[in-house]
Formats: sequence, structure tokens, C-alpha cells
Amino acid sequence: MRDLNSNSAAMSGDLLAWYDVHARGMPWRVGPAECTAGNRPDPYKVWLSEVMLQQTTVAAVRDYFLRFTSRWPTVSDLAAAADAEVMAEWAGLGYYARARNLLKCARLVAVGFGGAFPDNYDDLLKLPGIGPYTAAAIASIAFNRPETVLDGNVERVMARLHDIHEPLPGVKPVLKAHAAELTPSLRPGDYAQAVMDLGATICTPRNPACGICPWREHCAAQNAGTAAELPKKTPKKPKPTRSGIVYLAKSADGTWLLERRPDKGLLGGMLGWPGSEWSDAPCPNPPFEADWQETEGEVRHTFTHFHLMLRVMTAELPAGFNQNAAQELIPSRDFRPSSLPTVMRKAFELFQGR
DNA sequence: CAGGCGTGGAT
DNA sequence: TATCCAAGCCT
Repeated sequence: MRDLNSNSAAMSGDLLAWYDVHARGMPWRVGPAECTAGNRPDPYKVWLSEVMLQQTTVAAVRDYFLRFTSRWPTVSDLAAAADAEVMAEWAGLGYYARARNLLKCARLVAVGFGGAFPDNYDDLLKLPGIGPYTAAAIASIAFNRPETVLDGNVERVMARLHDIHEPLPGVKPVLKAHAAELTPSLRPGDYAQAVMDLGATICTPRNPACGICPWREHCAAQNAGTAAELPKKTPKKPKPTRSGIVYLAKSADGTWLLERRPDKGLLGGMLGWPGSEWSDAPCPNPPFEADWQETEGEVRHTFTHFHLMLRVMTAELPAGFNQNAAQELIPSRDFRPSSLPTVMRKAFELFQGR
């Protein structure tokens, strides 16, 4: 194995050559050939895709990205959209704070910066929903600045390249330093995408394809036979199971009762069914007195930090029901289950299929 | 700074 | 079925 420090320029060159051939095509990407020809990607699309991709797979993001850019082609279009429309379009993608911050950020950029995103790491980092990773990704990919992206892919690649056995997240600064050492001043945007593509397609969490890796001759873990067990991570706490109840009510003339959830907390800002708290001790508290019927079966859903068992109660919504400020009465023809977060959509589907 | 915050696919 | 994990951010 060669000395990594004196070899970083050659290594990034090897990776870029690999990327020129193997770059994955994505709707928000400008391929390496066009990029070299001077065509930069649209910062709006880079930003939007990067926010959607936070902790989310490429496969899940693709359709959402196409719908968003079709409906709101520029950051100013998005900034002018109603909150409820954007939340509904985001429904199902998860981590709904991203959508709220997306709108905040779009309005800041549209109103404060005349529709132009900041073109450097420090200013991008100040915007809501943009952290160290996303700021580096936008600065490098959209503006060709030599910033270093450090996502889960890059962490894994660096941990293996240097055979680092200390666990994440503690060892993150070390990995960041190694990643920075390899970042080239030429084509940093392509390099950022290349190193993530490497992690996503070759240097994968399980069964890494070391035999065809452009960095195999430089990889300490490949040399030591430890690649597949890296990176180490501190063990996670087990998820508790909580339970709750949702109340689905439709009036005789076909109007559903839904409720806008507060911005803070789980599923914040999203529409959902009225219901109990989700805790270890469920205490049913229906939105009105009625002969509530329990739907057979239950919804099982897993969030980031707990499992949920959800009972689904139904009743007819009385005529002239007086809703509170958070509640909305939605006629059947306007009701789209796809505009609900997945757990709420599951409750509706259990009721539909009863 | 450790925990809150979604979802679906792979194993 | 249970667990892991995917282009993290915010508090």
C-alpha cells in the first residue's frame, strides 16, 4: 500500500476517471461531461435534491423531486406556495421538519436574496435546513467550491480506506480530516458526487465490491480484510412500543374531519386524524361524543425512536359539527390520502379495507 | 450533545 | 419478524 498523503492527488484523479465512466444518472444531476463543458447545475435543484436526500434513499426521492420541480420550477415559485400545499406534496417522504425548513429557506432566498442562493459554504450554512453536509454539497456541486462533503457514504469510505475501528459518531472529525485531504481543487463538485457514488455502489455497507474498487490498492481495510465490518458504530437503544387511537369521522354528506398537527414534534405541520396521545398509557379522548366503532385489526408503524400500535375508531360526523382552529372539514372529492403522512394513510386504508 | 425526527427496502 | 440503514439537521 502506498502513502495516502503524498498520493491524494492521484487518488482523486483515479476516482474522477471512474466517475466519468460510472456516474449514476439522476434527474437533478448534470453529468461529468456536461459539467466539464462548463454547464453548472441549477442551485435550486441541487438544494432541493440535497434536502430531500437527507437520510432518504435516491429511489424514494426521485418522484418527489420531479413533482416538486414540475409544480414549482424556481425557488421563487416555491416561496410563493401555500404551506399546506407544500406539506401535502412532501407527505410520505418523512422528516417533515425538512419541508417546513424548506419553505422558510425558499422564502429567505426569494425575498432576501432576490432568488439567488448564496454561493459559499459559510453563507449556505446559515440557512434553515442546511447543515454542514448540505452546505458543502451545494457549494461544491452547484458552485464548484472545494468543500468536503461528509455523509454516511464518505464516512464509510474513509473508515475503510484508513482501517479506522473507533466508532461513529465520535470518530467523525478524524474521518472529515481524511476526506478533506482527498478533496481536489479541480472538479470538486464532480468529486463530491463521485465519492458518494463510490460509497453507494462499490463501498457498500454489506458485501463491498472491493475487487472492482478504483481505490482498492490504497485501501487499508481491504488490505487487512476488515472492510465489511467498518465503520463501527456505537450501539443504538432499543425502540419502545407505544399505542394510541385515531378517530376517523365522515359526515352523512361525505366530509372528513382532519386536524393540522402543531409545527413542533412528530409529524409537525402535517394533516392527520384526531386522536389520543401516543404513549405507554393511552387515554381515549374522542373529538366528539358518538357511538364509536372500532375497525378490526390495527395499524403497525415504526418511527425513528418507537414502534406504534394504532387502533382505528370510526363514527358518523354529526351535521353542523363545530370544529376547533386546528381542525379541517374536507369533502370526499378533495380528500387525498396521499397528502397524509404514511401512518395516517395506513389508518385510512385499514378503515377502507375493513 | 444525545435524542427527536419518517419511511421503505434489503437482509 | 427484527434490525439496519439511506446524500442529516436541530435543539
